[in-house]
Amino acid sequence: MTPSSNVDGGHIVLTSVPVDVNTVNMSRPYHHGNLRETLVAAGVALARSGGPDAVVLRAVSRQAGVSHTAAYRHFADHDELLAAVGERCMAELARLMRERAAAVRTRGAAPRAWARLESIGRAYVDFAVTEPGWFRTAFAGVETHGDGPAPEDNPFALLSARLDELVAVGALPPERRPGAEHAAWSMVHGLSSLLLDGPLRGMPDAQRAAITDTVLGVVRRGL
Amino acid sequence: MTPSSNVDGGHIVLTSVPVDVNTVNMSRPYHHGNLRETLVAAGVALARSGGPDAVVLRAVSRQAGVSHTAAYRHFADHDELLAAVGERCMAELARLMRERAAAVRTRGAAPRAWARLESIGRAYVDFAVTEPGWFRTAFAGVETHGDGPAPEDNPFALLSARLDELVAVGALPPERRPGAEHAAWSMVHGLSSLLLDGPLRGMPDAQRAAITDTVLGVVRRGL
DNA sequence: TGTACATCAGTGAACGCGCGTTCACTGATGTAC
DNA sequence: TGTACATCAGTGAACGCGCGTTCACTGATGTAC
Repeated sequence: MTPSSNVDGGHIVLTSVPVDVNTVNMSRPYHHGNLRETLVAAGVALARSGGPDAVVLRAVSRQAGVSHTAAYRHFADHDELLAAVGERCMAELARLMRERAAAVRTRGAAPRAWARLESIGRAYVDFAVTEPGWFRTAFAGVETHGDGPAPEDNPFALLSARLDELVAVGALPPERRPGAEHAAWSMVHGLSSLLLDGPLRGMPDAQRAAITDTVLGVVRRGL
Repeated sequence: MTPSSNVDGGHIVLTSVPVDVNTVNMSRPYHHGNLRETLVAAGVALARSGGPDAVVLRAVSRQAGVSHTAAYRHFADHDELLAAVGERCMAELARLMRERAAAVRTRGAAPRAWARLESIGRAYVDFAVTEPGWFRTAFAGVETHGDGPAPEDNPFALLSARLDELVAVGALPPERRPGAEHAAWSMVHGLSSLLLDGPLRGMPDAQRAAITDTVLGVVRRGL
């Protein structure tokens, strides 16, 4: 466990959106060609600063440079648009977690497995604090869709994989494995929520880092 | 630690609101006499089923049987009304926690201290699941007010008191005490959020109880 | 005990706003023959 | 290669809604003398 990885280390880039939102004023054909993607990207941009409440159908269409009724060619209603935006935000969170886990250089199978688990936990909290709009939007969707995201875009699946790794290298007794993902996720999610909307809101960086260390330590010891 | 306290054991009553909302159609004097309280109570009633979004200034006034502009005699704006309602919801959560802790009958100082900690954690999760509207409203307020709630209405203070008790009876090493309240609160708050808005939403009661047991066990072991 | 008057706590009309959604439409594209 | 036609993907006007807030007002209350 590194004593304190840089909290702002991984800058967050929206890699998964292929269409630039800034094409708004460019002359474009009547048939857009990729309007669904453009709308989702515009929604993600609005969600970044304003959270889920900013993902307003008319505002999104405006941002995309298109009449607001055009959105109905691609989404049944506002909820479906919001769900698509939320899914993208969730994927962005997963992306940061993967990136941080991949950057772990710790030597030795067991220490590395622990370091990876810690790195994705820290990534989770960092994402919530540095991108609160995206974080809130990721959990605001109605999510009645059956499939769910692909494993690599699913924070829960990433966490489960790390816990499986801990068991595989012998760092975690198998009898501790069941339910461990719920406990670990609850901890980082709860810490994130308290930092955003609870009594820990607006905490200075240093203090937040210290609390995060303590909390992650409790998880590790508890597993 | 009791193996599984009844999840629906403590029924939740809004004891702290003195004015009955159902006085709406009663003849009443022009000067209401207690309109602020009545408005907050109406807001709490609306929040119960609809969450913070249901605490709409006009709807609250309607529910209280008063013109919607009357609210401005008691609250500067909508945010202030919502904050007052949220504070009441938070106090209601605290009330359930106190009630459950008081009901613990475990013998022996250390086991009792642990049982009390567990009981308030379970109360927290139960409250979130059985009263999601209140739970969400409790954390929706803008909360720029300086004082904060009285200790007995403050879940965080109640939690800290339980941890202090653990140290006092020698059940928790003093060096584990700093930051413990953040970890414990993060855990139950995160579990609550995941059960409401996350991947654990709509889980059957039995499964939810099992997960709660596991999660509380991890906290206890981690401390 | 009565009266003038300031203050308090309500009322109701009005403002401006932005929203989600529907509708009939039109311009662009693709396909069959 | 050309043409008719179905389909797709946009447009713009309109609907109804409910919101937070302001304003001039009025009824009720309390207090000084």
